[in-house]
Amino acid sequence: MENQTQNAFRALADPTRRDIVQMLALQDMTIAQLTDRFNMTRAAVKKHLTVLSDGGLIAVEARGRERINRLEPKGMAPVLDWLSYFDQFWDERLNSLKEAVERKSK
Amino acid sequence: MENQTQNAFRALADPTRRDIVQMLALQDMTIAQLTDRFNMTRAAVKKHLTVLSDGGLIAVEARGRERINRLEPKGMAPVLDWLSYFDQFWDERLNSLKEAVERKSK
DNA sequence: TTAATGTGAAACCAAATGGTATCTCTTTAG
DNA sequence: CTAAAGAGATACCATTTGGTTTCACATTAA
Repeated sequence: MENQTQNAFRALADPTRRDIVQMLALQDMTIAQLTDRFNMTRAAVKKHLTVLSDGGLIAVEARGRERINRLEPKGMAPVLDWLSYFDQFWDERLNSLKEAVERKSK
Repeated sequence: MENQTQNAFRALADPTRRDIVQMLALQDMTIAQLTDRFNMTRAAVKKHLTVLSDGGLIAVEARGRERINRLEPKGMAPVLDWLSYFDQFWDERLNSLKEAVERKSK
């Protein structure tokens, strides 16, 4: 999807999508399971998942008729990269943070 | 503007606004100075600055007929807070980062 | 095999978003 | 004083966004 920084920031701009990210941080979930936790239709949740996927923040694994959505930690890297570029005064600490993300995602 | 986390994430979701943040990280600027660097009208830049202000990421200081826009580092705190809540595995490093922000903004 | 379950996709809608042009107001320069 | 410079505000516009309803398709259960 080309511009990962933009897609990642855009994915995080919506509160529902940030909630989804937090839920998926606790456990992998199907669309139906996520929909149970929101006051909106499955189609709406699906759209949010597509945006999150474009942002590289989640990955989908097919299991029979189910699709397991799981968090993709390395998708956060462009966001952290941008934060680090934007300002030098917290940079060593942010570099450590980026290393942690890289370790986790391999 | 109530929900700082949402306002900050929303402010960062637009590429022009992220560019503005980067420019203001280098030096304080007026709207006219910022407008010189973009291919859009002053009114459009002004709208972006309003969104950034709502997100707590910039502050405006009146100087005569000019308005000096400057970066407000502590506005990034809700973003970093959210990132740290969302996932534990990089948490000590993120906490260090948050402390750095707090030091810088006082 | 048939029915139920899980998902995807398309058409549609209201509201938000990012931009413009235009007018006004305040402050500074001549 | 008058004109120019810097900025704010409003009305307007096209596109995007976040949601819905509806239909189709694949997989599993009875």
